[in-house]
Amino acid sequence: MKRIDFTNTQVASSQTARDINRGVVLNLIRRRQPISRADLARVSGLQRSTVSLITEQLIREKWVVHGPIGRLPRGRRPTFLRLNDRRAILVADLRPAQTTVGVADVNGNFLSQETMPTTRDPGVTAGALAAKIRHLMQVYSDRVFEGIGISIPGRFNDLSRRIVFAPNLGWPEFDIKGTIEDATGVRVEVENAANACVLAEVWFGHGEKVRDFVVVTVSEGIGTGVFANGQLIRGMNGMAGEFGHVSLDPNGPSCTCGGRGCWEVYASNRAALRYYHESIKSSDGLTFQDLLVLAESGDLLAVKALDRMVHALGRGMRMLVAGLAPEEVVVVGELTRQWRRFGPAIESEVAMGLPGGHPPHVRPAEGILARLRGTVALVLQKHFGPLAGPQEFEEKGFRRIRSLAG
Amino acid sequence: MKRIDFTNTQVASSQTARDINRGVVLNLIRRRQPISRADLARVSGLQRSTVSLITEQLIREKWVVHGPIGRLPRGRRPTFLRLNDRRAILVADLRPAQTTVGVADVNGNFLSQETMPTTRDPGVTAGALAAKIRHLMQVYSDRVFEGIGISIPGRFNDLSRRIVFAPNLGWPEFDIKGTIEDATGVRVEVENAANACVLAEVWFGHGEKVRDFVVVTVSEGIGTGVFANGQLIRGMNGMAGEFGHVSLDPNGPSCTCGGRGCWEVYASNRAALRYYHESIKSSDGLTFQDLLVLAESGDLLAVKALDRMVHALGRGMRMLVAGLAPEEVVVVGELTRQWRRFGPAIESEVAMGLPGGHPPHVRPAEGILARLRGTVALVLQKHFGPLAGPQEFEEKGFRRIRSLAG
DNA sequence: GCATATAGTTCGTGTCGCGAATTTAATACG
DNA sequence: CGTATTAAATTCGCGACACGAACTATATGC
Repeated sequence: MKRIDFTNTQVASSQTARDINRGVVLNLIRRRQPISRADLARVSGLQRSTVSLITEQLIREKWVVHGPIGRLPRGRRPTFLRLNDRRAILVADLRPAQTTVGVADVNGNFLSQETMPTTRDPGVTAGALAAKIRHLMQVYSDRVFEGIGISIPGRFNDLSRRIVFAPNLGWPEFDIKGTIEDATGVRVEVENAANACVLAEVWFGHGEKVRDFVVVTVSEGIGTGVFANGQLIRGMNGMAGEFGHVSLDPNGPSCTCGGRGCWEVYASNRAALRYYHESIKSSDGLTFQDLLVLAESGDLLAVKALDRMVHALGRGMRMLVAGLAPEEVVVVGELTRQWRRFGPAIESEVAMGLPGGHPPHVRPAEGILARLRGTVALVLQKHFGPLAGPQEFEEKGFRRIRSLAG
Repeated sequence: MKRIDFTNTQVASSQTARDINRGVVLNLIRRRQPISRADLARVSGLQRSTVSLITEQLIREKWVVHGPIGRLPRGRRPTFLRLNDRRAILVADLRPAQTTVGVADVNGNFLSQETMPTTRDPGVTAGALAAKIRHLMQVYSDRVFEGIGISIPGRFNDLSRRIVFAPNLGWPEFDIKGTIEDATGVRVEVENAANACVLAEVWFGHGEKVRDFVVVTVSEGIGTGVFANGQLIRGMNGMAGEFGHVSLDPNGPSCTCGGRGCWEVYASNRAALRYYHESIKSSDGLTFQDLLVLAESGDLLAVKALDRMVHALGRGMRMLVAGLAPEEVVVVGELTRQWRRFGPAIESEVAMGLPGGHPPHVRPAEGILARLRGTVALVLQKHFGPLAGPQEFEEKGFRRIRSLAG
């Protein structure tokens, strides 16, 4: 692309400080809106003058708008600032059975959300998805669309621009990015579903306080997303996170990935159904939801099948916890609906025989929006800049943001 | 410590750009010394004027000194710059059997290196180590010591300042940092051996081109160090990297960590010796070195024992590779001495049934200096700043360093 | 009406990187 | 031997930026 041969080091220019501070202020507004310039200065540690200039720039760029006027016991009233929610993001969550399409604003609030079937043919599915997206762009033509975010149960190779590994979807390599971009004229970002959940947690969840956590998505398969040192770990070609296909038993049942005895063979929704089928003859057409209901209503075989699944889930998580020492393990999936039943079992299984240190907190992701919100964050990332998360303490030339709390 | 309640966000000040660029220039000098200011400007993309000011500052700070004058076919001759190697670092590598103590300059070249026995008593060992260090400071009193770096086969908790998890060392919790600091008056940095090897690779190895790799140290146990997104992953309380204690078989032999069937039970030097002992009765007092020699000389049982170990090593690496998608796996340990025998076997085992993508390159660490050099990097990190490694391409306000290669 | 308090803006100062001009120091050629 | 050429290194003026003090705007309460 560029003519000169770039190597890897980067240098800072005069504008670097502004870029950094613009990102800080924009994300503070996003997190704490509505918020006044004075509060932004207090909370960021920047001068009020600097905050004024930056917010002026953000308003010019139409990322931020003036909100209501505040009230104080004394003094001039603050004008609150908030994100401009006329800017919207189109999102899609591709799953083996169905695809969810939606429109969200920059705050991750959904204006619309609907589902369509996912077919075995990538072209057909992509065509239907593009049509749906074009329709949504018509309906919400008063909004400005920043991009389209798509989460997939597989891997997207940035270089070849193709879905390259999606065993549970059963698709061959396919250029979903190009297909949707050509059909809609809007930029598309594609990311693995577990990674999208990581972004959702960081952008709309507990904030940037936790520097190390992992997400485990449990559905047809097992997906993992790793957030370490305040960054999403993507690995070579974005392939990091396939802990679901680590073999726990080289002689175990074969997996959709071609291997044997993978973690997801023992701990996915499919695994629980398999356990149940093995224990009872007539159970065809049963879904995981049904199994949950059966367990709830006291079916001992269903409970036993789910217990086996949960046990395997915990065993695999112990691998992640031993190796990555996360502060939290966030679980995404249908089984979180009965967290009271599964949560403690998973947590104790994870803590068992853990080498040194404290076990992490295991908790369910909030709501079923995890995947969709992640794709919103995926698009916002390109405009807001990646959230670096908290940095080391010793670094020179940086100051910490002071808390408003007295 | 501080009075105000800091949150996590950081803002950039006027000096931030200088801090960043100072780090870039200092590391370029370190990597490419001797190098002229003109070349620094070319290679960094910074203006010559800027480079002059920064190098002037670095010379004032005594990190950099003038080297020889260069020769060119035409024009004014460049004055080369290089690191000031009067600044030295004291290093120690603590291992279950013996401790290595040394003195290195800022380039990672060793001026001195000697060994002493490690005892079961932390206090005794630390006392002997401190005495040795004080002696070395006497011998090299013409140098300025920047710090002491210590690598350990365990974990150092930054908060409690103690070694908290060192099953193969057999030590209880112990404050080695405070003990050595009090005895020498020099600042001590402690890090896990595998993590130290990661730092050694980044600082003195292949450079900052590889953003994702893992180090696997194979000796009494198995240690892992993870470098992802251009950063060393330390996890909560620096506990990340204990993949060696992931259980491959819940019913396997018990491990020094208290668990069962851990990876290191099957793939460490000790494991190979155990395999050999199981196959032959009279083999007491045999070391791993002996086993290597036996295999070399054609002892089939020794070969078989090592093959089992290598097979297990590869199986565990597949877990790391599937989960983290590194570009490289770097192996540290005695077995690298016969890499021709083991290398291909490990590499093919790792590549077997890997979910999607290309298998990583598996290679031995260069020399036995890996651990010691890592501790040098550990100390330098505090002065040079952590090497961030290559960043994303799209970031605004940054330019790439241009390569000199025409 | 005036003191007080708070929000937000303006302006002067210092730091920094940029880029052009200048100085320094070497070689080549007539 | 003098002059053109080439390249390293420095100097200097400029613009961007954060800082912080001063100032303006706007509210409350005595």
